[in-house]
Order: sequence, then structure tokens, then C-alpha cells
Amino acid sequence: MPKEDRQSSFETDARGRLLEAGTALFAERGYAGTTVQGVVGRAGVTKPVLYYYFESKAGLFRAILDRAGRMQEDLLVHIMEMPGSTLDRFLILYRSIYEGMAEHPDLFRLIHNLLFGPPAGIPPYDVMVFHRRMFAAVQRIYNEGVARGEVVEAEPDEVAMLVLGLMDFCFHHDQALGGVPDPCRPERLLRLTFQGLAARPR
Amino acid sequence: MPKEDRQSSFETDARGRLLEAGTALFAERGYAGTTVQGVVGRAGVTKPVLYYYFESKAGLFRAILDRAGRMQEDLLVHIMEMPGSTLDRFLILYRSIYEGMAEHPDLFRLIHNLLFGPPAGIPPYDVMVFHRRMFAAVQRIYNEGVARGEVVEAEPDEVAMLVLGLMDFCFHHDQALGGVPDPCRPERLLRLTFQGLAARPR
DNA sequence: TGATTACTACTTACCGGTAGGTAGGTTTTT
DNA sequence: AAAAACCTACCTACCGGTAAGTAGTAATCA
Repeated sequence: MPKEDRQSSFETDARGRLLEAGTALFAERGYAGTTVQGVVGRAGVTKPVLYYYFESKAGLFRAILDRAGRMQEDLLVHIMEMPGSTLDRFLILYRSIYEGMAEHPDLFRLIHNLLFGPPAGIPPYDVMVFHRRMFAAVQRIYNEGVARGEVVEAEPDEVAMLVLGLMDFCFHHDQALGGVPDPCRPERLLRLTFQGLAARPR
Repeated sequence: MPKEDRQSSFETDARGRLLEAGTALFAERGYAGTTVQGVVGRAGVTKPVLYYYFESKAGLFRAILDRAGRMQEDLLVHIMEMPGSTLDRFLILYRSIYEGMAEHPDLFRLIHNLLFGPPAGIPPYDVMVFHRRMFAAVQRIYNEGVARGEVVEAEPDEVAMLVLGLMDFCFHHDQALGGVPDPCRPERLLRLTFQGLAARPR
């Protein structure tokens, strides 16, 4: 048995490569479209190694998402501590996300595909937590902005949809058309949107 | 052989039910996650009937998307003829889309999932046409608005991302959380955004 | 007009291939 | 030596797809 499921200890070579290969293939082909054969082939190990570290294909999937969830939490904690105006903080959020994307592109694509792709056919997993965490963060930033009088009072829920929808769509656009993932576009769009959100001085 | 592929003639019972069942299952489980067995089971026919009307699982998939493409074209032609201010026309666009969603929910979910879901694992098909058609329509509406001085000059490309990203995100939100698909939310968000887009009178 | 032919729309029964998963032995590390 | 890390060889279940045959009906022909 793998050492107490190795939740936080060092990744062995094989285990880490399986996580990486699984992330890449799940992101590229979806869960159902990914074969165990393909994952172990890409990881350069044999099949039973996967079943040794993760009890099943679904287990590998869960392990990948669990790790991603921890990463997202860390990222958001870090962002929520940043000072600045509401717009500044949203821009920091965007930039951090884009940095994360640059560092772990496959992982971000995977989450994105899970959130926006077909709902069934994957092992039971609350993928919506990723969404809810982002929503909560955006709402909190906006509410603090309202308290300081920086932005107009609006349904925080709807502002969050605007801010996140914009970013997700840019992300999707970047990776659908395999061009350059311009990190400035969401910023420009956000500024554009903010001209309607920011409290206008009389 | 089925009469000249029946592109436009009457749908037999079996053929129509296969299209419907395929749409529902592809939308729910994705292409790879959908089995031919499942489709024919839902359609209430036997397996070779699928291969009789469509040459393969991929053929059924293509037939569904081809039909959807024609429907989208018709819808957009109809919308582009509508008069009104830029905001009005965008609102009409939103409402038409939401009406289409109410009428063919599975079909819209399928397209949405294909556009935003994992890229590989489906038969070769230019799913991006759905995207491009919407983009072109929004850009045209906006450009006409610019010409009439109704809206500020901005990259039409970026405005389209704003307008479509907003709607897609609302759509996604509606169907991810299985609640009521409030057709007014995208309208409210659009108005919110327009306060920054509309040319402000001096 | 009745018999024959021909076609559409299906059915039952079945492939070959491959999916996820495992039994059990072997090497490597501690 | 004992535990951990891995391999070869294999199993069962089910996948997409097909061969071959048939009920029902429309067209053809003597």
C-alpha cells in the first residue's frame, strides 16, 4: 500500500507523473474519453502502478481535483490579503489566475472543462466548489469596495457573474483559438465594464 | 438505404427519435461517455436502426450538429432584421436565445458543452462555427450602433466578448445550478455593462 | 387482376477489439 | 529480512459495428 495515501508527503516519481499525465489527458479528452492505458503510457509506467497509488481511474481523478482544490484555496487566501482599490484587486485576481494558468495550463483547462462541459459521465465530485470559491472571493472584494464607497451598490451576485464570466470567457477564448493567451484582454474588458460600475464623481 | 439521406424530407419516427435521444445523451454525458446502446435504448429502437439511418455514432453526431447549425443560422437571420437601438437589439438577441433554449434545451446544452468542454475525443467537426456566427452577429449590431452614434467606439471584438461572455456565463449558471433559468438576469447584466458602453450625453 | 418483384424499415444474433481492473510474482529500497 | 515499488500476464464486460434475414408495402408485369 502506498504510504498512508501520501496526501502531503513527497511525490514519488511514478505517482507525480501519473498525476501530471492524468491531468493532461483528462483536460484534453475528458474523463470518459481518457483511457487508463493512455495515462500510464504517457506517465511511462505500467498499468498496475496506477492502481497501486490510486485505487482506480476515478481515484486518480479525485486525487487530481483534491490537489487542485488545495491550490485554489492557497491562491485565493493570498489574493484576499492584497491591498488596493476594488479595481486593483480584481486586476490582481485576474493576473494571479493567468499566472496560475501559465504554470499549470492543463490543470486549469481540466477544471474549466469540468465546470462548463457535460455534467454526467464523471465520478461523483463536487466540481462546483471551484466556482463557489471564486464567487465568494469576488463578492467579498466587491462588498468591501461598496463599504468604502468605491463602487456603486449592486447585487454582489450579479457583479460576480460579470467579473467571472468575463474572465472565464477570455480564458476559454484564449485556449479555444490556440493563439497567444493575452493576459491584458480581460483587464481591458474589466476596465470597460468598470466605467459602468465605478461610482462617478459629480 | 434511407431515402437520399433524408436531409429535408419527413423524419420517420425512428430517425427523429434517434436524433432526439442522441442530442439528450451527448449533452448529458458527452460524446465519449455516450454509448450507442444507450441512444437506441432511449429512442426505443434497436442498434442497427442507428446504423441504417446514420452510418455510425459519429454520423449521428454530425447530423445533430448540422441540423443545429441550420437552426442557428435561421435564428440569426431573423434577429439581424429586427430594428431598434443597439441595446434593444442585444436584448432581442438574448431573448431569442433564451426562447430557443426553452424549446430545445438539450441541443443548446450540447453546443455549449462542445464549445466549452474538452476539445478532443469528438469526431472532427468545426464546432467553432457556432461561436463565430454569434460573434459576427454581435459585432455587426455593435458596429451599426457605432455608426449611429449610440455607443462608444470600442474594439468590436472585445465588445462581442463582453456581450457573449456575459450571456454564456448566465446560461451556464442557469443550467449548472438546476434552478430557474431567469431570462432577466442577462438583461440586467447587459444594462449594467451598457452604462459603461453607451455614449454619455454631455 | 393476381402473381412477382423490389424496396424500405426494421429484427436477431453475433463479431473483433478494447476498456477497466487484478492475481501473483519480482525487483528495489531500507 | 521486510516492506515498498513495480512488472507480466491475464480476466470479464461491454463497446462500436455488422451479417443475414424478414414483415409490410409499393411497383411491375402477364
